[in-house]
Amino acid sequence: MCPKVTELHKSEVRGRIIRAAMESFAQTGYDKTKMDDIAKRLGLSKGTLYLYFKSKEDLFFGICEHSMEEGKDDDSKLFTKKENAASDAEQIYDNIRRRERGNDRIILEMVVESARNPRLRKAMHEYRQKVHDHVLQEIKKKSEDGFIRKDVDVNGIAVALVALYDGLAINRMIGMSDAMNKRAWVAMIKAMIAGSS
Amino acid sequence: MCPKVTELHKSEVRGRIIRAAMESFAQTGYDKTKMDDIAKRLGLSKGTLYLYFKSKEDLFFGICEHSMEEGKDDDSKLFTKKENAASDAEQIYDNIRRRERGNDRIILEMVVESARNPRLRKAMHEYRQKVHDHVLQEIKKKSEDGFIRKDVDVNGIAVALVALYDGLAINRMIGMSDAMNKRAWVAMIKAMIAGSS
Amino acid sequence: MCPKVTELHKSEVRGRIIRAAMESFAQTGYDKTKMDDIAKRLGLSKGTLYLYFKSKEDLFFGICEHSMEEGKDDDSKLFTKKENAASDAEQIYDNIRRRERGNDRIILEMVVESARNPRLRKAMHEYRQKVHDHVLQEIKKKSEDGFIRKDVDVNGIAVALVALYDGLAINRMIGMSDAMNKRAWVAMIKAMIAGSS
Amino acid sequence: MCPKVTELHKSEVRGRIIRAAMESFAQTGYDKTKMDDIAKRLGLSKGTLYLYFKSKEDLFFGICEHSMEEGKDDDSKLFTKKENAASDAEQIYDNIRRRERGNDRIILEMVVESARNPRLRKAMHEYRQKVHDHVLQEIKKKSEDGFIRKDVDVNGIAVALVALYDGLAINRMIGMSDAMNKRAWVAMIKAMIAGSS
DNA sequence: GATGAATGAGCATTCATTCAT
DNA sequence: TATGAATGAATGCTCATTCAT
Repeated sequence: MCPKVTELHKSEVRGRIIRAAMESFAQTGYDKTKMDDIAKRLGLSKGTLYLYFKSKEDLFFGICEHSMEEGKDDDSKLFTKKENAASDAEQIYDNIRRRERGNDRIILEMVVESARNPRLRKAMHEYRQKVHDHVLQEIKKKSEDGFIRKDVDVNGIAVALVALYDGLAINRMIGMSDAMNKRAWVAMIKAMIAGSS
Repeated sequence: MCPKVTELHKSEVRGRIIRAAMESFAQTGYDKTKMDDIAKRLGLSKGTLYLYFKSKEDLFFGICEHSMEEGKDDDSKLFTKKENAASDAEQIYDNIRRRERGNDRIILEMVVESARNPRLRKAMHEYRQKVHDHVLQEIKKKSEDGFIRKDVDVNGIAVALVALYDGLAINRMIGMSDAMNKRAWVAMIKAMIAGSS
Repeated sequence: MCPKVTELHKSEVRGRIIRAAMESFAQTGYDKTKMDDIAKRLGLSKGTLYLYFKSKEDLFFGICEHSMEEGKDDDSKLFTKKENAASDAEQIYDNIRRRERGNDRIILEMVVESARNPRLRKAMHEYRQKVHDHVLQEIKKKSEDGFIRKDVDVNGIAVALVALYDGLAINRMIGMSDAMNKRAWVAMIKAMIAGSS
Repeated sequence: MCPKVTELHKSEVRGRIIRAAMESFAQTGYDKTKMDDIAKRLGLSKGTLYLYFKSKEDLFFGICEHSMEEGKDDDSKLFTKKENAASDAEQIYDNIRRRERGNDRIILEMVVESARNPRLRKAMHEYRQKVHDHVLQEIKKKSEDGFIRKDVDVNGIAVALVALYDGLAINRMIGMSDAMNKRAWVAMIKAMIAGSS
């Protein structure tokens, strides 16, 4: 029991594998990605992956957990302080996009997979709830500031905003220009704020 | 040389295959669905599928085309005549849902696949465009009726509404109650209409 | 449902596979035999094996069942009519050997495997019982003829004879000359008969 | 450079490894036993095994040699002094069983393996010869004492007795009660002695 | 000596596709 | 047309073995 080394090493490698797998899955899709692809991307051997994840599916779940874990403690402000709703909206859209960059595809894979996998579905549902709560708080602040009318269903709006963003992600995937997406986002938020203030 | 033939027989069988494949893909996902599953669902042999579609991928495109074809000549009115924006919104949501019932999953598969397949992506993009146009016309009518303020970006709103619906479809897939989804939809539309009128 | 053909074809191929697998397993041992080896031996593709047996293990059980089934209705006379116990014994040994030719190894594999597999163990135990019964009948006949003393435990002798044969099979596997084996067999039987008559 | 060393330490560890490997092989079979299993059983690391044995096969041969070595200088008397052949026989059976306890399976593995491995086959053959010689001496003593008729082929009987014991080991492995085995053993020996005296 | 992370050849199994009937 | 037996390329996973520490 002389050598001591690596303890954190393991979780670091785990992380690297997760990142590489995300890239691969995002690029090629879960099913079409070979374990070998992921290994090569890392300059590792296939066998090594199995030291950290007991199966391809397990690796996928590792990614899911990781993604959700990461988002969990994200308390970034959605709305900035500016009065200008339009530029505010644009800013928000860009912020979220920056955070999600490259994950659209894999998130959709997760959604699709969750249709088949209760464990995953539950996890995603819970996470989604958290996101809704977060957005809700942000909206409420705005609401208190008088930007949003008191009779608006803020809970519904929170859910809708998240859904709207997801829907635009789909647009992006099928090749719609992001300019158009942003325009849709801004138009909707402006209309909503106008109607709510 | 037992079988009888017709000319239409072919296209009828084709249709049955497409429907069975949609069910299978929706249930199990594209990759995990075996050609055999589809064949069995139809009481046909695997080989027969290949008389109608030259590959699994081809069958998938058949489905895509079919789905889009079907939606193409759907000029159902989005907005009813009622003044009440809320119930109107609910109605719309229910209408769309009824039409799409069961296709959520396969549409997501299509989206995901389109990330990899330019041909599919182009087709979906074009179809999406049509949907946007359709929604746009509906909105414009409302706009002319004075329900929506003239300064609202109706193009953006049209795109946003479609995206919103898609995003809610995702919510459904991860187990969110449809009551909540509908509430989000209604809240958003109410806020929007209020702000726009 | 026009073509009708092959019905017995299947069970014939199954048989051919079992025979080829027996040879392979006997030659290389269960674990070291590749499904591909078996396939090639038959001029078939690997995939085909899986049309008839759902796994390598299943194929092994197929062999076990087959072997036992085959032996089941074997009511060959052990003892001939001759008075000469010695040549009789030799004859018997040769007869059994001829029937078992080449199966020694695979039977040992079955025995070894049965240590781990209750299902197999039970099947082999039952089959062994049958063999014992068969031998017992034969001995009883001899006994009635006055060749064996009445106070001998024929049940025990029956079991012992079978065991003796198995033990000699082991000798053969480790390279002992069959002449020596036969000599042992004859010596034992002669001593036994002498002592029992 | 933490560890201490001795000269005997090595051969002691070697011995521990051999014992652990025997247990593992007996339990799981040679092929299905992982080097890791053996290492864990010892609280050692996989790598350490390779300091003592250059391969899994080498370890197996180590076991074989060890087993044979151990048996080599076993000059335990087979026959006790008692006149009563029956209880004598029982005694012998029990003695051998006690010595072999737990090795049945691994010995069969050795036999099976020897079909493929000339080196092992030769070693086992030689060892078997030794056992035969040992048994032969014992029998001869009995023979001189007048228990066995002079015209009996004691060489053959010696080989047969060993084979009989092996065959009964097979019975045990497939779940036959040891009571039955012992009964067979006794019946045969009684018949033989009766016939020989 | 001892360790255990890394390796990669090896293999069972799957499944889209073909084709003789 | 329809069939379904046959195919074989593709791939997830295992595990004996090595080697830097």
